[in-house]
Amino acid sequence: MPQLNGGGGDDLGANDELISFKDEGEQEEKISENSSAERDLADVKSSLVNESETNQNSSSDSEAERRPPPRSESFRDKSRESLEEAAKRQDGGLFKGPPYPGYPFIMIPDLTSPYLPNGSLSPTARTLHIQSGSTHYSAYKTIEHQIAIQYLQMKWPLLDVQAGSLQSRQALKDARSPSPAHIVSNKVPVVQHPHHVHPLTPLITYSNEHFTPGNPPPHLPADVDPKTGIPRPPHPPDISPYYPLSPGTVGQIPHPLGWLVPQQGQPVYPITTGGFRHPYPTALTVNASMSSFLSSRFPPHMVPPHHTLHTTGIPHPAIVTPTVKQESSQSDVASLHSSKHQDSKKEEEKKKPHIKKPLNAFMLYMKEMRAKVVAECTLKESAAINQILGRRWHALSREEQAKYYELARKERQLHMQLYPGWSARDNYVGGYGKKKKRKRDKQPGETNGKKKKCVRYIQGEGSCLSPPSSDGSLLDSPPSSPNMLGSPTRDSKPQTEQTQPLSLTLKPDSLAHLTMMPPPPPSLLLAESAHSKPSTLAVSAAHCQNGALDLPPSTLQPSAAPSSSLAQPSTSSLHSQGSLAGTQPQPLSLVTKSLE
DNA sequence: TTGCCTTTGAAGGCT
DNA sequence: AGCCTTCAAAGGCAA
Repeated sequence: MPQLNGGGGDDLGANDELISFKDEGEQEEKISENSSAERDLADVKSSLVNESETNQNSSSDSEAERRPPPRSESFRDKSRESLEEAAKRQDGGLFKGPPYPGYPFIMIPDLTSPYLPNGSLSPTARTLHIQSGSTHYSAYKTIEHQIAIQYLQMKWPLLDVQAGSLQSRQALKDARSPSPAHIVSNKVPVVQHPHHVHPLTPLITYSNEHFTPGNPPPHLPADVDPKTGIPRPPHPPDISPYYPLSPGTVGQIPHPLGWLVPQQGQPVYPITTGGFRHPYPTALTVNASMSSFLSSRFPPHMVPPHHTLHTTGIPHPAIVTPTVKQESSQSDVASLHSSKHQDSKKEEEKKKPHIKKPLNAFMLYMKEMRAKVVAECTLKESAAINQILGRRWHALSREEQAKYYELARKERQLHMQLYPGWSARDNYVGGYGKKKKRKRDKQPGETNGKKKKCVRYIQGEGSCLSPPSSDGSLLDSPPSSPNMLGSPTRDSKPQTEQTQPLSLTLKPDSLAHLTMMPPPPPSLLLAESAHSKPSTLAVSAAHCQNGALDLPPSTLQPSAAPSSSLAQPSTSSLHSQGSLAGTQPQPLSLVTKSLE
């Protein structure tokens, strides 16, 4: 079982994830007994290592374009040698210590210069390159490391990790005296994004709009820095690899999560290039990004007066300033109350900033893939897009999903580290920061009586016929049996649950039909679903992006080739489904679920 | 202006 | 333990 924490025992992953990883662990146990199984696992790991490369095949062209081509092995060896040499010279024990001796994130610091005020790199020059086969990559082929690489790649698809590796080390060396030299030298870029969020930064959960200048949370244990005597937050060994930045780089470094990136229409946050003095320098020593992360997430009321030196003003996504976002919807109601009540309410709200939940694996996936789907499908309705993404999610291979699960797990870990006392319950309606009161009285599988109107992409409308091999399509990563398919969650779930997204689109009568006869092709099911209720989401989703290929794999029937005009898969699609069905016949899970 | 739609996963509460 | 509910993101749309 891959333990990112090096067996720290603080695996904060969900149970299902634990189960999943347990499964992997079990696999490993079996591996010891079975050499072939070992090879399989090795393949899996290898696939993770070469994730970016393989993704080029499974991803859309747009994404493939962002990703650099595979590097030659000789180059890897060469870089590795140089890297190790450099590490010996400059590490100075700074990065020593497993389990992430050569963690790629070390290279992040150097990438921050573009964000500096004086780093007036032209937009064209801001082209990041991530070398999937970085030297560290080769040197440390652990699952965790690979995931981290993927993490980086997802955040900075254009980031040149390799090129920045040594520079970053040098930057770390000169941390206390951040000179424009190393700043300018680095070629890291800021990828502007139309939506203020990098399309390939799944962890950019948080937007700058809720910028809340502040300082590290008081709840963090006051670990005192022996040198400065300044209290500092603990250095979570689990997250440190992600923010191994030196104090000097603090404030200059874009947060790995991406919310630090300057965005359109928004000024770059004031970053002091000349010696950023952070209230918690030691914490920053561990991780500049982390420090920025911490220092920017907390509202003024949580910030000690003398800790206002932080000028980075980097907001964390997870924190939403109540007055900005959460309070607007209730302003009217609040006006009805007495001013006293208002004041008390405001004060209370100020005291409890809205901390958003960390994104789960699917949400991370959605953030990353949404833009792509929108581009492919000319769809903007989130509901329809989410359906598509849901299908694609199910179509993702185990490795691909594992990547997101791991990211989500780290998100939760980081979130927990930052907000030890936070509970998801805090965001529930009735507590603070309620944006809206949800009225979800609908029964599972049926609407709440309200017409679904958010679908605009219907048959003959829009164009979602993108190449069949885009991410997660069946063609690329055919989800096979539940064992292979794999999200950790689904490993522990009944097979029928995988069809839930589709099942929910079917009315009871439609399901009744299913129980009476062999299930029709997915496209037909969708068609029936579309006829049985006003919503056209199902149809639209089926049409978008490869039509039937977007259907959950479990709905594919070995003998039922999609033939409906509503969804006409390409030749390759048919072939893909046929091969899939032939090799991985799926039970009538849909019928099973409906019977249940 | 507000909440719903839609997806999956996480988490807390309840039985 | 299992079930239920809510929230997380996203943007269009109805009320």
